[in-house]
Amino acid sequence: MNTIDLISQLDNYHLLTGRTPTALNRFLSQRLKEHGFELTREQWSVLAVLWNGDGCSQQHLANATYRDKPSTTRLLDNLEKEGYIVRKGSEHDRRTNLIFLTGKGQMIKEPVTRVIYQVLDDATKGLSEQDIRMLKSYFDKIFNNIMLQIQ
Amino acid sequence: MNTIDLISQLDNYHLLTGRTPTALNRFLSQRLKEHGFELTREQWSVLAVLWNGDGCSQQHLANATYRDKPSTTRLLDNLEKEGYIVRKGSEHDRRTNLIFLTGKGQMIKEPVTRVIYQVLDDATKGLSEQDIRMLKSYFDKIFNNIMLQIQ
DNA sequence: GCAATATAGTTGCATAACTAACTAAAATAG
DNA sequence: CTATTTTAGTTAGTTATGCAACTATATTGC
Repeated sequence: MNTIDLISQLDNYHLLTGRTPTALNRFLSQRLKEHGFELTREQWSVLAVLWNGDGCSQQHLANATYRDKPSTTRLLDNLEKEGYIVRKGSEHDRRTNLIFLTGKGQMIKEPVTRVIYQVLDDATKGLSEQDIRMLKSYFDKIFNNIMLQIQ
Repeated sequence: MNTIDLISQLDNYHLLTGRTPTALNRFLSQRLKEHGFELTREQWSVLAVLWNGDGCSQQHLANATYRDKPSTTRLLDNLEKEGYIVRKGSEHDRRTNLIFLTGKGQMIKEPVTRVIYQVLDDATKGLSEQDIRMLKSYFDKIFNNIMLQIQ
């Protein structure tokens, strides 16, 4: 089998197209919806950072959630419109918005996090803790390889 | 550490948000662009199936690329507009479009596939073949778990 | 102190995803 | 053989992504 045909091996193809992460995304979105949260997976990913400590800048959130600034701006637009967060201009740097959770944003932390944790649990059923550590270490290796390649 | 706080462990968070697959997507898109292909990663994923054998239906492509029908319709709209594929109505079933590669669509198979293969190679540098088999088996396990959960 | 540069955030444009609702044609069930 | 159901594909609306260009403010370097 030559190099070209190797790609059509189904598992390499799925690795590259990210079928499993896509499935995990859909599963996560579906579970959030089933539990009555009007919240996208992407919005959750921002809230999860804020639940660890709010009052940070948009740039910080962009870095922490591995997004670019425009995507972060618009996610925050929607989160603000839905009443989960508020933007407050920094007094020290007038370019900066500091992002704070509202009561509504704080209130859903526990129930949403329970759903998220259940998703992770259901998705990794049959994998041992050692398996999951290995999976994460493969991810870390790949992520670092890519970071070295991108500029 | 209680259940709730476990999510904020960074590696669980990254596992759920799919940071590594996202990085791989960007890396793949960037490489395609660097090599002068006016082709998105998603368009490649459709062409890769067609390169394995064209003349299939849109529904088949949707299944093979793990997409829903509307997404597939629009990807094919763009691929057709760019001249990589053509739709031909089936003679046996007038509901069905059969999708064929154009000369342009066939021509880029080899150079694009080389780029794709190099991406996979660069991304998995430092992982042994056994590591990659393990990674795929974890993915399969997770994918199957999710398929059991969805509906 | 001022010009050049860097940083924070926004806006515009194109692509893509998912859901729901729709049209048309085929299959099936009585 | 007609009515119902299923299947193939499209359209519309919302959310999100990535890139490039932009504004406003801070930082720096002479």
